[in-house]
Amino acid sequence: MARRRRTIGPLDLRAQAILRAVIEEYVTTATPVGSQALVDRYSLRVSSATVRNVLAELEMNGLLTHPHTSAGRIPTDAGYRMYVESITDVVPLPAVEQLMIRHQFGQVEFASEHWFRLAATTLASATRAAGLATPAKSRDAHIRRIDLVGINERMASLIIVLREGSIKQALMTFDGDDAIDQPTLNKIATLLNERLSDITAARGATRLSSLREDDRIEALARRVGERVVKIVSDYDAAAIEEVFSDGLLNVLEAPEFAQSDKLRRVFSALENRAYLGELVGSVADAGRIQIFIGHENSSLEMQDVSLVLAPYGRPGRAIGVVGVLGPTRMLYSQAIGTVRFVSGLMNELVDHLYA
Amino acid sequence: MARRRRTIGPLDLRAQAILRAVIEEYVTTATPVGSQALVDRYSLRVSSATVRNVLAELEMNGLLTHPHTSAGRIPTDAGYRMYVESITDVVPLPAVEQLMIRHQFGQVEFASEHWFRLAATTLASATRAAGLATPAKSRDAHIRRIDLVGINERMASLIIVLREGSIKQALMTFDGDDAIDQPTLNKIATLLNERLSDITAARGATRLSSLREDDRIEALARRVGERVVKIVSDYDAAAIEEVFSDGLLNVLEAPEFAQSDKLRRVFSALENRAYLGELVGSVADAGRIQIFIGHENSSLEMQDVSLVLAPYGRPGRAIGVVGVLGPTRMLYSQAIGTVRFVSGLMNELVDHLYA
DNA sequence: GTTAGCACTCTCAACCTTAGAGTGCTAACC
DNA sequence: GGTTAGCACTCTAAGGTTGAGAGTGCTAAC
Repeated sequence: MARRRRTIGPLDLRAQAILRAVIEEYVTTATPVGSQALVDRYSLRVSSATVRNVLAELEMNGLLTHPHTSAGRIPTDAGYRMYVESITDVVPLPAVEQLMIRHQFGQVEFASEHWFRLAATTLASATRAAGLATPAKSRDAHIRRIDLVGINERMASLIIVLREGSIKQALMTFDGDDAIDQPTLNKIATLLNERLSDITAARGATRLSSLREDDRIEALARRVGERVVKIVSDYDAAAIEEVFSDGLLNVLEAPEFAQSDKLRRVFSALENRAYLGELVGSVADAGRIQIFIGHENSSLEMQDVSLVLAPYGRPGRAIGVVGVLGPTRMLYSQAIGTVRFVSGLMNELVDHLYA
Repeated sequence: MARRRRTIGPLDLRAQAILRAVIEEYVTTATPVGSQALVDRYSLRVSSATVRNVLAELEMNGLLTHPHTSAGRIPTDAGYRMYVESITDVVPLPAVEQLMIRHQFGQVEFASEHWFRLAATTLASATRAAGLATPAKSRDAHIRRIDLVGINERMASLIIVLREGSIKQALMTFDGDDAIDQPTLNKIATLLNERLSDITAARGATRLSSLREDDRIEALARRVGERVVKIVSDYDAAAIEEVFSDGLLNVLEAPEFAQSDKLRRVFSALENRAYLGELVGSVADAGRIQIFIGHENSSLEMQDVSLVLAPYGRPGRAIGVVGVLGPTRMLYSQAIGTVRFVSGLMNELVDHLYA
């Protein structure tokens, strides 16, 4: 079978160049690439027959396939993988685009809440794929401040500010015989802030034990404190809170999703928050840009799409993820460059907060 | 042309019954309905020929159409409209489902933040269409409490609690020569709470003028206060903050969206937050359940779908909207029943807050 | 007013057919 | 040895044809 093939190992330079050419051609045209088209459009300095031999070789190595006998070649996921690995010189985002993006971030309300959404939107429009982003989240959240705002005699809004800047909110009800008023709530909040400020949920739990049960305020503070600890540790336990996405239509418009069943599959992939959360978590752990191509995804609906994800934030403190999701036929080099840039920008912003 | 037609005005009972039958048959089968099928499946006590005459009459009135000569009838948007208007006895949600939904609402963390999301999810699974919901939002928000939490010497997190319970957050930077610490921030917050508590943004603006510029704390408070007023009035100005949706896949799975271009159109309809926000606003104004069928929507992408929307909340205070979005071929009576129930449930929950 | 009967129309799926694209192989060439 | 021209071969995609089936509208009889 292994006709004329030299080695099974690393490809020679010409084969690599042809693989690149096939991928770059296919990425832009979305149609199988024939030997003649390669010779015409890329200065390969050999004839189409030679190219055909190389293509056959690449196919035998599992880097390309045939949709059918008389069609051109299309890259396999393994082909894309090899291509991506070979990109040593990532194309940085053009300076003009860099400026535009910086400008957009300057426009937005200076609140970390908005940044990650903007990151997703920006990535979507810059790469013409779907942009993804999660808010920065710390592994062991520190409670920064606790606040109680009365609603009526039986209810209050409990507000917890975490060190990383995010806010948790819950409703507390005070049933039974003790109606509460704002002064009482203030006393409770003061007690709790003394005990829980700038510590983690785990340590907070032990600190609450010093509150006496026979004093009304302290007993109430204990109840509220326990709720606080529960909310914060629940938040800690959640791997990723929320994956915000934008520009899904960009992906759905790709011609490979012309059949509606494929389209639906991609759509459910985009909706598959559980798997996305999982990936995002693993990227946060890895601490560097990661690429998941087609079948490399364990999730079934994801097998037609690729993801380029990068973490941002401060390792010890709070980490989030930004990235793009597109068809496997994706402009990887551009996507990588853009994701790199945006994650770098987000790093700057977070650094600013912790400066 | 007007062969055999008795009146152009209201339909006689038989015609109404046949219109109902066509709609109910078409809603379940999604295929054009022929005269024979109607006779077979509905006890019409007349022959298919008679039914054909009535169908022709209904078509002349613009309530039904023909996809082509030899196909059965399908309802027009006007047909659906007449059908919907004729539903006087809305099917209430079955008691079992009512219980299940109440149970779900009991399970969720007691925070208004979660309710509207749950409402959308619940509506989606109960109607097998897309569920929509917005958080309750007041027209002229009252500031309830202002809080400043220091991040570093130059930055603080500004937290505004509104009377309706929602929270706005922003980052404040203190540039120039004045570094700030938490005691300073507390003083500023106290000053602002004295002046801005329980009033609207508009009135808040005037209250700030009494702050002196020559006192450092008061000058800072003024800056922060102005920011507060801006944030709250921006929030006021926004018609609807956020439309949460769930179960979009339910809609995309409908057979009428088998062609991928239609599917895409529906998808962009679902993403068309601007138009959704507009509708939601008009429902909030109308104060009662409203139905938008196909072409009744001015938005182009929406012409294949229908919406059933109902407001919830307290007219003077805070209003939100819940509802469903599905294909025009939708189980209207069931949808109306379910939306009614859920909006009623949300009313109960909001009432509880203001009790 | 209702109905049986029937000619008519249109779609949908299945089946051909053909043009074109691109291959793999062979034999000649450098 | 690698490279190339040439050519038979294969497969798809698009267009055209056909026949079955569904459902209609009309007419004439009840």
